[in-house]
Amino acid sequence: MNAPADSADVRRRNLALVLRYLDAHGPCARTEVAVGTGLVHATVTALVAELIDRGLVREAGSVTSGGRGRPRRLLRLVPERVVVLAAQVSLESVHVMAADFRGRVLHRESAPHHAPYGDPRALAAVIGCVVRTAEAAVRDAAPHAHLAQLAVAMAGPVVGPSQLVAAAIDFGWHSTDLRALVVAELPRLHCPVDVVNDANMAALAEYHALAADGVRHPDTVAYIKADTGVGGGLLVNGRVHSGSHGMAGEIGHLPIALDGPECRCGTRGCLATFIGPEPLVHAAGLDAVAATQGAEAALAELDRRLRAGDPDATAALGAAGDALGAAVLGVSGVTDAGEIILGGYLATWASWLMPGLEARLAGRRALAPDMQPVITFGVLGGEATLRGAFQTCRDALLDDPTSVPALPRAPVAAPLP
Amino acid sequence: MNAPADSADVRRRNLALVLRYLDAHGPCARTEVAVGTGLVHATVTALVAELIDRGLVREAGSVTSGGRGRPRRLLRLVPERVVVLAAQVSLESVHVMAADFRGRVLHRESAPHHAPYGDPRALAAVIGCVVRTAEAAVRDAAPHAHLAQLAVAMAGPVVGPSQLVAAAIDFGWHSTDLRALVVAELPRLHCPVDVVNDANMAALAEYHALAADGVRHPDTVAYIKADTGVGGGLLVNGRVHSGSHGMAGEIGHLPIALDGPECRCGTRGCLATFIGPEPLVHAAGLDAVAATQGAEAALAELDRRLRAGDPDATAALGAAGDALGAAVLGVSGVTDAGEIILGGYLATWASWLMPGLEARLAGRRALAPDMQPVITFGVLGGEATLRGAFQTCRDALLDDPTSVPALPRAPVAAPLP
DNA sequence: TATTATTTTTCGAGCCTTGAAATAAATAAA
DNA sequence: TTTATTTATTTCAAGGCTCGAAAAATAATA
Repeated sequence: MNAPADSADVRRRNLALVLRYLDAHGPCARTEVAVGTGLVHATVTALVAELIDRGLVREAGSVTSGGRGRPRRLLRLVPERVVVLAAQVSLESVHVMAADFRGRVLHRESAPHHAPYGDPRALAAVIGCVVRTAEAAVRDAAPHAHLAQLAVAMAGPVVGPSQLVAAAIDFGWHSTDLRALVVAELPRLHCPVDVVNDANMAALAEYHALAADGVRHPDTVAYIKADTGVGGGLLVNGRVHSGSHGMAGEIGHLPIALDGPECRCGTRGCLATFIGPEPLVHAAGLDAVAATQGAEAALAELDRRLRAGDPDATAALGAAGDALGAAVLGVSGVTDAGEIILGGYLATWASWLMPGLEARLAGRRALAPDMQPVITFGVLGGEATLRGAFQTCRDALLDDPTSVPALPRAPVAAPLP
Repeated sequence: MNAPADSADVRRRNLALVLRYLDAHGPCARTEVAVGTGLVHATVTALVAELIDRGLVREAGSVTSGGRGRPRRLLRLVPERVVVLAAQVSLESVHVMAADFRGRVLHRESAPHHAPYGDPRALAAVIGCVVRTAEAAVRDAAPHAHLAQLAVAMAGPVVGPSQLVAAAIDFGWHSTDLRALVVAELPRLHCPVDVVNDANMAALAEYHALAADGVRHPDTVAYIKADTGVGGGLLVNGRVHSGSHGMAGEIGHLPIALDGPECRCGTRGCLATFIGPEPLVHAAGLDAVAATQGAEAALAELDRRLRAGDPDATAALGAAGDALGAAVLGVSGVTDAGEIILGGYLATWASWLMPGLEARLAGRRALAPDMQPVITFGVLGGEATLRGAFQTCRDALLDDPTSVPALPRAPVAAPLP
């Protein structure tokens, strides 16, 4: 916001404009790009030439269009020119995915980690190891691709430009510079590394997945998910809004009942105490299962009972739907999100949640039908976070195509003496 | 986001950069501007020359700085070059304020209106009339000033770029193009007209007022106010975030109690049912006063009783503080606002509200002290909305100084033949 | 009076977009 | 077969912008 602008910025922006157009509208000719972007033919020629230089675009045949005239020379994106690495850190393991510009997965790599509680250095070493393996595989499979970025998605608030992980409770960290640790582990990786929040990435991924399915998103979209915990994200114009402490969308602790149950967070009546996994398991009468076989098994059993029509399980989800409805009202009231995407088991169990949710919203809908958010459901499941990390790298590239270097020119034959 | 960029954009942005620097750092020389902005001396010379052409900046004397060398020629903003009109529409009257670029008030004008319920045209006529009078006064007082913008603050959600007033319940409007109506009333007003939301403007004003007092704001700030109703606003990087339907920050209907009292909005347990004027008056046992003397008198009586130490009134505010605490947790959880500004009687009665509010936040603060929002209090009272409307005009000008035309050049004497 | 230090302006170079004109490559008409 | 027409793309000069270096302006000091 406070740096001078110069002609390089203009160029960057217009290159991005052309690249985005080609990405969104598939192969097309320069004329179409000119009309679609509002740039002049001459400029499009120059911009396309630069994108071709950088290997991001290629000419792909001519097509004669409707009768006579010079045929159009189609321009095609070259997705394989760029590879990005998306990593996800969970409590037990590290997953890495390598994908090209279009999201085609080139390689997956994962490893369990046994990093001790409170030791980010150990975890960074594991991340480094998995990334190195994945990178080697990519180098083999696509030796000419440009490795653009590594994004590491992490469960915990990531603060501002420094990307410090403020407080990863489950990992026992506090104000950790995970990015620096990972960079130190990967001295030979010559690309930017970014640490991002996992729930925010899931939000971003579902947003784009729905857009690919033809959903037109409003400018403000919220995402709420529940699986091992309750979290979310907030998107403004398709970009993550992470807030002052990187905690935007952390709505698990939205208070919806002044005198509700106590919560680990230090207050009471939080959304998580109504729709989190433990409360749901408890309300469905499955505490014993959880105690003997673990939380995951209890959720699986809850799923079975729901599908079998068990009344306790159904009632538990009904009450959760009501609470979720209050959260939807809260989120949409504060942020005016025009759409709220539900993910995790909120999507899986939509049929059991929606009656309660709709009942809570019904009164408001009747008064202001146009103002209420549309409820949609995530489609990516457990893949969401990794896909989101990929997407954030892709956005960075679409914003600044000049980050991709020019291809080595074929050497011109020297004139004979 | 999707228009081509060209060198005019570069110029606009760098002009804005210089103008902002001069605005923030007071009179200073070109060299200082160059260092402060990161622009090169030559460019600063050119940019300043243009700002002088447009009458926004003037040279104001030389100052010899520390010994020898050519003295610095100080540059000063010319606040009186630009005048903006800020209007506020309430249920009973229309207020207009004319102010120069620095916020010095040149004129105030107001008139009661008796526009019938559901008749925006009648109200637009009154607005037009008041604005015309104010404009005439300004033309008299400052004939050379450039009239940059008229901003009309309105109680109701203002949607997107079309600025339609979606639903002004108290006025009985629905999807009204107030801007078009006002423009039609003012055919001789040759400046942009904008319709904006009143609570958002109050938020913007308090934000800038606190910044002027030296408060450093985090990137996300929320504003909650209560007077005749409960409303608010959301600011991201000092700009209003108005959301998908222009309703962002409409937190009066944030649900904080699943089984709370029914609310006009069609659901139950909304924040407004705890901290709105009617509930407070009721809780303090002042229903009779409200019934006989009206709501305003009841609030005045409540104020008296609070200051007299009346236990019922104190208890009512204590409970409201608790509810407000839940709202603060909700807002900061969803948006991760690093600061929450309280306005209206929430600021006036801060001493009675804070104990309950702090108690509600206490548990959370203990666990994550760095993550909790700072609570501040608005200082502008009833002036907030008008000041905010002024501020939004000022921001528009600081973003694009080229909107101010060049001063007429003093005619150069023609060379004799 | 000559020198030095500091600020400001001037000037040419290098990018960038633009609009007009030229070129390329096909079909339709003669 | 040759010529005109149509459409797509490139070339080229012009104008705007910032930048770096050199020149000019201006006051204090030797």
